[in-house]
Amino acid sequence: MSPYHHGNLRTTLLAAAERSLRQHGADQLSLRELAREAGVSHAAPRRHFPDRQSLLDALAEAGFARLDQELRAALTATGPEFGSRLHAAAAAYLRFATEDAALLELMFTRKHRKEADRIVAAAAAPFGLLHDLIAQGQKEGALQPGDPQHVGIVLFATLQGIATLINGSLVAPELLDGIVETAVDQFMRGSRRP
Amino acid sequence: MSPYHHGNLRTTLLAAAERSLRQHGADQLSLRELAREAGVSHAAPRRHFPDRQSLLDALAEAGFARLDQELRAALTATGPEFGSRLHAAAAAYLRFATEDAALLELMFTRKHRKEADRIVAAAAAPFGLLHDLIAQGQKEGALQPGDPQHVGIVLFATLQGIATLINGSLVAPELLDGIVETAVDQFMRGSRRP
DNA sequence: AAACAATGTATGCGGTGACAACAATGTCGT
DNA sequence: ACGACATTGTTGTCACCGCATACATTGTTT
Repeated sequence: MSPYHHGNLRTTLLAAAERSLRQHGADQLSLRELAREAGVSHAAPRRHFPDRQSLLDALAEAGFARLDQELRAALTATGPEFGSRLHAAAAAYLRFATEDAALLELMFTRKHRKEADRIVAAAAAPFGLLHDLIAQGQKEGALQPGDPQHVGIVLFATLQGIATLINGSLVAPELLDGIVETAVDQFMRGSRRP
Repeated sequence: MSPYHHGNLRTTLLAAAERSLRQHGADQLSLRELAREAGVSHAAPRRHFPDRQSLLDALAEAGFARLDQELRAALTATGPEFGSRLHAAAAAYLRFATEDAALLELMFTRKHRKEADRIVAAAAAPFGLLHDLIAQGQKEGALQPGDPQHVGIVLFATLQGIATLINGSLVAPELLDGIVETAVDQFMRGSRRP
């Protein structure tokens, strides 16, 4: 017999929500539907997620954590050369972004008032990763020195923008690899030490 | 006496929707609320917009048209020098993007199945504008020659990504001007003819 | 064992999107 | 001038959802 308490309802709901998000998008995501899938009553999720938005916020927060994981995994599987590391990070970012388009949109869309701090904090992890990568490039002399803040933001923005254009069907997915290459090359040329 | 027919309900609804979008976001946009504001019954909008999504699609399409207008206006108010034209276009894009954050998100979010073609077609106008701008830069020798397709996409993506980061509160709005300058400078350095 | 928190259940309210049937208005060919 | 026809707006209805409230059950702490 299934116990009265679910045990780890929150985790189950988050996993089911992430799957539903990938399949049907954020608009179609329903707390009641998730409750039905988990085999609990439609009011059970209320303890973990007071309303729909808090579930979406939790998904966004977890999304940044997973993005950070995948970026780090891609970097540890790559050699020490700066150019290839940058390329690996960019490719990993866009793989994540195009496979979980709806999640990505959720991560970068405000609509957040209450949990905004937590999401921004979660975003700091992958952002800091790119920041460190740029610092490495500057240290090795591949990039011109200077405040890596603006440069890192521009790099991050370029990757995010490419993902948006692809996910929005404004550019054909077949062009993705070529565009990433162009972006990385152009970034390195534009930041190269004179 | 108010006439039975509203007269130009579609235009009225679109205008009210654009205002509501700016004030309360896309999620809060309600067909019934718009109908109430326009003084018509709750099902009247159905003739013009069969469902909620078609209204949002029409908003996105109109958004691209307005973006194109504002970009062209910014360019005609700028001298012939390539660098300043590029800077003006970037600034105009980000002004539009940050003032109408919710509209921008709508413009680049798929969720489109039926009206996707019209929206992509509407997006071609501002995109072609940047395309022409790059072609001008290549002709003048400021940029290295080559297929402006990838380069234009990367430029567009960078601007769009910066807007996403600002609108998502992931970077402080005060940094906007500096970031735009960094992005434009870096773009020109990265594309400069060797 | 008693007190308390955490979790799940049952019921109802208000709002929304979608739909069907009907009515008023404008258009156009004859 | 007139009547068929499409366009536009109205009324009424239905199902679904998110949310709030009140209550029951289980687990934990003291």
